[in-house]
Amino acid sequence: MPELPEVDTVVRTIAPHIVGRRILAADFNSRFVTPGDRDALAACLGGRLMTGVRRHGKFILIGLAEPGGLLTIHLGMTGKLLHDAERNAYTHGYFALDHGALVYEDIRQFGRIEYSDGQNPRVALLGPDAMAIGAQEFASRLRARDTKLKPLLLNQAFVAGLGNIYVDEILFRARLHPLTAASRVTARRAVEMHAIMGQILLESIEQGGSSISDYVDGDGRKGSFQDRHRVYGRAGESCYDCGVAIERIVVAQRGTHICPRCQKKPSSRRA
DNA sequence: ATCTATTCCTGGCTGC
DNA sequence: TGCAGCCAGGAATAGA
Repeated sequence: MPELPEVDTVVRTIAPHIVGRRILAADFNSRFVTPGDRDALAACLGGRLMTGVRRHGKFILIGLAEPGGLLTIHLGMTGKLLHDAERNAYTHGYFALDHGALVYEDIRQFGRIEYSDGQNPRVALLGPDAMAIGAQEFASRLRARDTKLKPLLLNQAFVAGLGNIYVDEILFRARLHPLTAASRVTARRAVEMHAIMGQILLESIEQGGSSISDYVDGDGRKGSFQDRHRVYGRAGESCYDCGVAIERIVVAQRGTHICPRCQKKPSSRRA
């Protein structure tokens, strides 16, 4: 599942192959594009220059020129953005460039390709990027919310970029249970959580992300951070810190991995 | 404001 | 071995 480190890796690996290149022609599977007219979109993209590529949260933003515009790509669960890949049964977007091609593949088809003249409206709704938010801002925003840590950290309007894997890993290393009320986290612990979040994301970026199901970067290469997961996908295995079996519970309809000893369930508040 | 359930989709797994 | 049935899960959506 592409989350912030995986999307960051994709952006870095495709950038040298697309920035400064021109789109000669494009074609899409209509269910992937917004606005929904794939032929109109393809026609409007033809001939345009790609001036840059960056990331906000899990969204990939490709700047266009002549005329200006923005191509926004979200990889969903199984999306891949590759340069110079052959078409296959899962190819849903294809950009022929003046040198090579940019290819979008997606098995489960939860991804999206969007075009806007100005800012993308979905991106406008995102919170600060998880790699850019400051400690104090993170702590104050967190403590102001009346919800549990797991759904809050997954909420892209709160902080953009975290998904199920990294939320579980952050909460484990912060020794916080996913059902802990955000408002009951002390300022000091919230600042600690912010530092842990940055460390984990950076470490994963350095490892090329986590390849759990079929994630690969723009070169088609897998990441290796999955080998460093301490709780995600380790249900039944021993906690590296205390030896107790990692548990899988469900929080906010999400599979959630915890060490029941290292992450104590918050005591229910009594009147 | 927050929570829950539902929808999208398909490879991979379980169980018979 | 084969096949039906279930599941994961990012994000939007509706309804409570």
